[in-house]
Amino acid sequence: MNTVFKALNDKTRRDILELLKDGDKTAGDIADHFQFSKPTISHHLDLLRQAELLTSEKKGQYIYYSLNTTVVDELLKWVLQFTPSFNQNPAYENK
Amino acid sequence: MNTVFKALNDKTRRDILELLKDGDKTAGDIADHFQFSKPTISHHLDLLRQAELLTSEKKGQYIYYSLNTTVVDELLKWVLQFTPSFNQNPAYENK
DNA sequence: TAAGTATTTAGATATTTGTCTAAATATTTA
DNA sequence: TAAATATTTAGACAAATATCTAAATACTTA
Repeated sequence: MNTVFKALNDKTRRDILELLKDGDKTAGDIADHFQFSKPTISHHLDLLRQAELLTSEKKGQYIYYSLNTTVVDELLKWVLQFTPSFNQNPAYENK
Repeated sequence: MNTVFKALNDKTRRDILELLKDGDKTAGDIADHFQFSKPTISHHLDLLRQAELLTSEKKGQYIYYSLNTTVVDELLKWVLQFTPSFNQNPAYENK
């Protein structure tokens, strides 16, 4: 969870995740949406990948980035523990 | 959302939130669960309060801290936008 | 009112972070 | 194979962060 929260603690990185909801994009396509240099965006992509919020795949000259929703599910569970309904619903029984 | 993610980007602060699931606690009670100095914990509590993840109430000599689940709901919505089911379910219709 | 307890504020410092430019790597195309 | 394109790596630097100790504030109790 540490790397996940670290990755999410930046507006640009959160915006990148939202961009990728619409479908996979290359590093360059992603960079074009922001005013930062390409190395800066590359660094953000790296942190998102470290947190496994993204996956990347090289196709020829390009690298395509995609959302990885597996970690999102873990995050969702983490957040749900704080919702009032969580402890009332036996489906979420906590050890 | 910025202050929320900032507040969550620290293990100690996330642990404080989990502590408070069991019920309200004073600043001192909270501090006793950690190895850090009281000023350090006080600072963490401040950041959590800035993010409105906690509320505080003074009672005599003590200050009681409580979870504030309102902001948790906003966070939950933010996370849900990335779950596959989100866009399929008309209940979560997005502007 | 003086001493004790609870908590925060202030100020210092080492570490982490976000950004940049320049250079390196890998692929495609002329 | 040389030039162009896509992306990352390396290294530098300013700003933000987490921590500490010392001091201040506020309340309670002897």
